[in-house]
Amino acid sequence: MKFTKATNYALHTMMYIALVPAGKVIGVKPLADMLQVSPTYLSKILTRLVKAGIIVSTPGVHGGYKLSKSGKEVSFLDVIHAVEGTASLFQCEFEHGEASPLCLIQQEMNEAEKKMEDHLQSKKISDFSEKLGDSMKDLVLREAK
Amino acid sequence: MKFTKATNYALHTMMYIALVPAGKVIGVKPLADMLQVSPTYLSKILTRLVKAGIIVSTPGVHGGYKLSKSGKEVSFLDVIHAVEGTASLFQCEFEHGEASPLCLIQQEMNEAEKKMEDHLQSKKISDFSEKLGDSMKDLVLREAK
DNA sequence: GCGTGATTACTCGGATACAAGATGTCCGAGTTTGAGCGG
DNA sequence: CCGCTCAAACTCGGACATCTTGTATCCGAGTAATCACGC
Repeated sequence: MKFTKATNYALHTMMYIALVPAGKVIGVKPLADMLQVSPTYLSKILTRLVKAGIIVSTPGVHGGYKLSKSGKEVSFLDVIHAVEGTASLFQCEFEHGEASPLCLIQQEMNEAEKKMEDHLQSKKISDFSEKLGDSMKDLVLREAK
Repeated sequence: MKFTKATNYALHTMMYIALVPAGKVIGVKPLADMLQVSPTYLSKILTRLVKAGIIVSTPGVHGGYKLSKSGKEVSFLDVIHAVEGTASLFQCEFEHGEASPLCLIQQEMNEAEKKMEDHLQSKKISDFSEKLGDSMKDLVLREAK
């Protein structure tokens, strides 16, 4: 796990997508406008979320993105893993082959990372999207089609 | 907090420095040899540990590094903070100025990061250096001066 | 034998080169909707 | 009024260009121990 700007874009975008009413979708452009971000780059990030099964995309003229059926209870960790992959934050590439096959430090870092992941796994996107201000919710409702 | 190769170098080096007997020091070259790492780069990392007060350096012909007096109970987190700084792993640079002054996502990421840091704070370097193999310990004892 | 200077073996810091990966842009392709146009 | 075609509005994917940052090297400076030399 690691954090880049893409992570930030993805999490914020997910907040908005979670507010899209059932049966409707929202396009990249309004999402990019709300976040003040390049639409082309954001679309690349959304593609990763699609492949992970978190959201679905409908092509065509009135196309856009919406939550997938199983995406209702998506956690922070799910989004992060979809965008950044599941590689370990810390990676020891030394050769301590003699006695200990795997690095003691690596083991400890993995445990620490797991503490963080457990916390992010317990936090759901939908819980937070509800806390958004009414102005944000109205904005999404206006743009959803 | 973040993890780079420098973190890895620092943690491994600290294991060895922790084994140096009282009154003696160990130079950059033997440390770099043991880790198969560039001595000049390693010295830059050690300089950061010196400034953080974790180790002390003695210049001159028989100079080198050793644990500082207060460095006996150094934790993993102390070393990481010294090397990488204390900046947050996740940094939201969006403007949600309207209603919420600080980002809800940022708050959650900070909490998650804190879980990890708490774990790393509780792990001490000295506890691990003792678990090293005897061959490693002998190596350090031979090189310490 | 003893002080004084030179040499050596180190750490320290800045400047700089190099590499990798994140960030962002461009363009072409596929897909669906809707409008226009001819029969 | 029907059906066909074409244009428009989207997502998708690959191939780039750019920019940031970690990684590594080089060189000069400072410092302390040791050695050499002359008195």
